Amino acid sequence: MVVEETVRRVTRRRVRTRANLLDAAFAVFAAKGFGRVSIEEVCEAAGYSRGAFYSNFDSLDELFFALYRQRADLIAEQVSGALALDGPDLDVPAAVDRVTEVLLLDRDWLLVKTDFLVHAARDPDVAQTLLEHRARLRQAIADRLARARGFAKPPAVLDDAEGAAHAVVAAYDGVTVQLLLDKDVDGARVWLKQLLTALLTDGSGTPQRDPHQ
Amino acid sequence: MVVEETVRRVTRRRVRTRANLLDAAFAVFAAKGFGRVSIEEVCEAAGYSRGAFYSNFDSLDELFFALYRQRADLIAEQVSGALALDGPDLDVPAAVDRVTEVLLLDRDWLLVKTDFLVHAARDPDVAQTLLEHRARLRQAIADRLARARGFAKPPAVLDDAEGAAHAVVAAYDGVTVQLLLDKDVDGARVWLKQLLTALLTDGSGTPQRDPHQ
DNA sequence: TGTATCCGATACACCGATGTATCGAAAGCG
DNA sequence: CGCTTTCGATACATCGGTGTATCGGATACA
Repeated sequence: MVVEETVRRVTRRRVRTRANLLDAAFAVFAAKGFGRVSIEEVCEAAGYSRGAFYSNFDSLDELFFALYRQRADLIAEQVSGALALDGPDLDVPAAVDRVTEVLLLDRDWLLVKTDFLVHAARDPDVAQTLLEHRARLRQAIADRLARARGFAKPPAVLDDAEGAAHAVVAAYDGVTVQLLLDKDVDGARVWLKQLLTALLTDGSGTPQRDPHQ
Repeated sequence: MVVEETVRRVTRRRVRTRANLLDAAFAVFAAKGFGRVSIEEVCEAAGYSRGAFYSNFDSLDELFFALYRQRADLIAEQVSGALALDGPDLDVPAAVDRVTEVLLLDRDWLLVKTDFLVHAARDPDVAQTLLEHRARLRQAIADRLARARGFAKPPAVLDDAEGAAHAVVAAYDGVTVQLLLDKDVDGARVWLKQLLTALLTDGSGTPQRDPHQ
């Protein structure tokens, strides 16, 4: 879409329809997968006709992209919030709990996110966006971690905050896959907490209080 | 496809075309993603017409499924091989190296595998297959690990071979995601090795056979 | 080598989805 | 309140992919 020369007379109904389309798209994508969804389906789910769609987006891809940005930014915000919660001294297990809760909130988002990953894996531009988003997340984690080092040394190669944050993201992605398959959200959260704890604290030592199982 | 009553007069050309279709499908799926591939494209890539396709498969889904099984079994075999290589006493770092090499052999397979994951995430039956395959892999790792415990205690929650194997798979999945995005196969291998080493051996100690610390 | 069977190419009918062009209605602005 | 601009519904032309039916050449087996 080329930049408009005449300024759009603003709008208001438009933003609502756009938002509705995005919400409907989220539901439909989560249910059927991006690859199996048609423009018509999205419109129907949102209660509009295709005219509304083409008035707001150029293609399904564009909508998908917009949807991803919207939700991803939201999540990033929540994670930052969860990390910032306690004071200058970080309570690792508590932070792990909070972040885990946010990251594995609902499976639908993971479904859409994975579809997007598949998309990004084949389109360098999209990949760039996703990588930047991940980098922001990692940075936030690394920063928080750096401020809190001292009461638990992490294992071997992960001794700098950068590496540790990287490992956190990897663990998140790994657990995501498992969750997508077995649908056990609670199990995934427990498992992610354990993994993060193992990664972020000295191996043998119990981090703070012992989480059994 | 229902079981045939009349025994097929066996075949030979048939197996070849089937194999060709599968190979072509692998290439096309890897390049464009399952969701964006048509039956015709696969046929064209394989040098057949759609008649050949419908003679061998009922749908793209069925072909995709068959393709996954074929390749996944192959990988599983290779991993088993890599694990079985050295004697009764396991050299952890060496095994990690070998397994890493096999698991991150080519990005195309990871692309297809991820497409399949997306598929499985929405179809319980497919998910079941994938879960079983993963379980077999985990089991192989756990068995090998169990035989080798003693000269290096793994961290905290991963103290049973089951848990450790689970963590290995999670790490693999996590690194896969990163690789899909940045396309740096070598980097991914290095990173996976580090992660596995951190997970499977005591944090600070050199992994090899160093019982102190 | 003959022949019964199988395999895969070709042709056809058939959607379903796409994108565009047009128009009535809604909403902002005076 | 009237006028102008924008939004979104409807209708239409089109295209690509699907699945089926048919047929000739290939292949196994005697």
